[in-house]
Amino acid sequence: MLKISRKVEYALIALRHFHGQDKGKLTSAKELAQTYGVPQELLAKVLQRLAKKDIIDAVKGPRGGYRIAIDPKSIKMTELFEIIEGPMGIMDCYFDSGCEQIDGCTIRTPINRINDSIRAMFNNMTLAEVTH
Amino acid sequence: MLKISRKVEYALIALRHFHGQDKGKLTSAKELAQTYGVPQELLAKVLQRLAKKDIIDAVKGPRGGYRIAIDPKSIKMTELFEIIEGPMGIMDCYFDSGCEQIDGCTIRTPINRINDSIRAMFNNMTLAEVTH
DNA sequence: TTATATACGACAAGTTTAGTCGTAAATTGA
DNA sequence: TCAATTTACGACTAAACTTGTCGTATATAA
Repeated sequence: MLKISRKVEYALIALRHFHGQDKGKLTSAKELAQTYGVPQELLAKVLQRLAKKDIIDAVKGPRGGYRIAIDPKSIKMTELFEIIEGPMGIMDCYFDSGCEQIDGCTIRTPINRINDSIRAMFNNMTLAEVTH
Repeated sequence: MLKISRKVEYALIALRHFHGQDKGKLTSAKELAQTYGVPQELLAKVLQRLAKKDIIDAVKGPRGGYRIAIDPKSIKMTELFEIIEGPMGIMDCYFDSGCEQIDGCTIRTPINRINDSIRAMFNNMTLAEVTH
């Protein structure tokens, strides 16, 4: 509960790597996976998503790899999370069918309040602050 | 990811119910489950945990049930979460074996930073604020 | 033209969460 | 006293989600 996923972890590992690196230098998924001891295929998928959203550049072919494409200050953590995990939030309400309360869901307000707080927090936090 | 569990949801439903209620009045798990359309057994378990930690009083026997035992202002959301879910945090690091990074885990700091932020937030939030 | 790298979808394994069931103990009221 | 009701609690099953793997296609450097 309230945990960050491995995918996000792997993304942060990679993004932090790029941060302490010559800005233009390419690093392959394989190299990253070996360096940090994480599963290559899954890391690759995360990198692919980041590349698709132009957070990082992808270069194909031998001597290819990835490099950061943006200023870490310019991306909010909410954006990063949602690139990797899809829409974030606790509002199962809208999708779930188990919602047959007599008095119009007394709990939605509190849940949304918590949700909004989490969102607000990560909305005010940039990648730069996290990977410093 | 970063989602609140059903158990916590059910706890909030119950606690909110008690809030809009004569302070001494007892409500049974069955009654709560029927009123709000949630699974009775699971709700009961959550209530039992809350009772064990003296957040609510439990009264056995027919006409028994639960009632709130504390001032909602006096309990932090972190405490509530941990009563229901056990220790919260993202520090799988210590337990996981998959952590064989060459350069001493560059990611623990960022992850802990996020973790601490979440904790700090719920540490500054009381039950009263959530169930208003 | 071969080796290396990204791209991507499908699948399998693993873990966690949600929900159920059975049984025991306390208590009320007839 | 006894039956009905309610909390207490552990064991178990089912469902959902996360994590990890595999196969294949495409691009490209040497």
